Amino acid sequence: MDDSLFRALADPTRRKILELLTAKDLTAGEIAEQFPIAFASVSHHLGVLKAADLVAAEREGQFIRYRLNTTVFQEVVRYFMTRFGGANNA
Amino acid sequence: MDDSLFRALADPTRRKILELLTAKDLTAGEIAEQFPIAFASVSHHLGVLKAADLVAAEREGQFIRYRLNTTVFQEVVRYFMTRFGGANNA
DNA sequence: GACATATTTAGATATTTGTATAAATATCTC
DNA sequence: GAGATATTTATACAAATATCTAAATATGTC
Repeated sequence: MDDSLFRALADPTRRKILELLTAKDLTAGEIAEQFPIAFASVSHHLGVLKAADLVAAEREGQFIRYRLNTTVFQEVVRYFMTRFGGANNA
Repeated sequence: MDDSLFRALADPTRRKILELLTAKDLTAGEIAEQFPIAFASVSHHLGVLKAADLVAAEREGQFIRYRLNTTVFQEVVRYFMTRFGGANNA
């Protein structure tokens, strides 16, 4: 299991970004608006998420649109279920 | 979802400790033996895992025995499945 | 090409974190 | 209670990280 994945998930801002992307794909600006920190800081977080392959980015004219990479989340769930038997939940 | 949980999972040594505890409960010393770092450093990691409620500790004479708290892992899996739809894996 | 908008990259700084050594605490045995 | 073993706590420090401002890059419009 890639170390960058868990490190990426360790930050609450990044987890919030992922939750936002659950609803729909968003541009970097739309994401940055949701946080009280500088756009450049959000851009940094997006870079971390992308490096961990948790999101994918695609340019759309001036904008860059981000979307969740759900495949990786399935890997995370599988990691926990196989190693720690988390499957037997109600 | 508690921030300390994901931060605790972000370190590879701590994830290895959790995997060791999957097989069976272990004392602090038995755990520390498995790593090339100082016992005190492993103790620190155990403290982080305990603070995140990922493990529980119980004194056994001179020793302190650690065990996985599987309940929390189920919460992690639930977190990912509900938010990111990771349930539909093969 | 000049200017505006969207986003990232670069450089700086303060905080957090992983590790080490040394000291402290707890239990056991004599 | 003195000494041995097991573990944690205290302190220090280097490395990683989250944030900022400013500069750079990319696209669109005129």
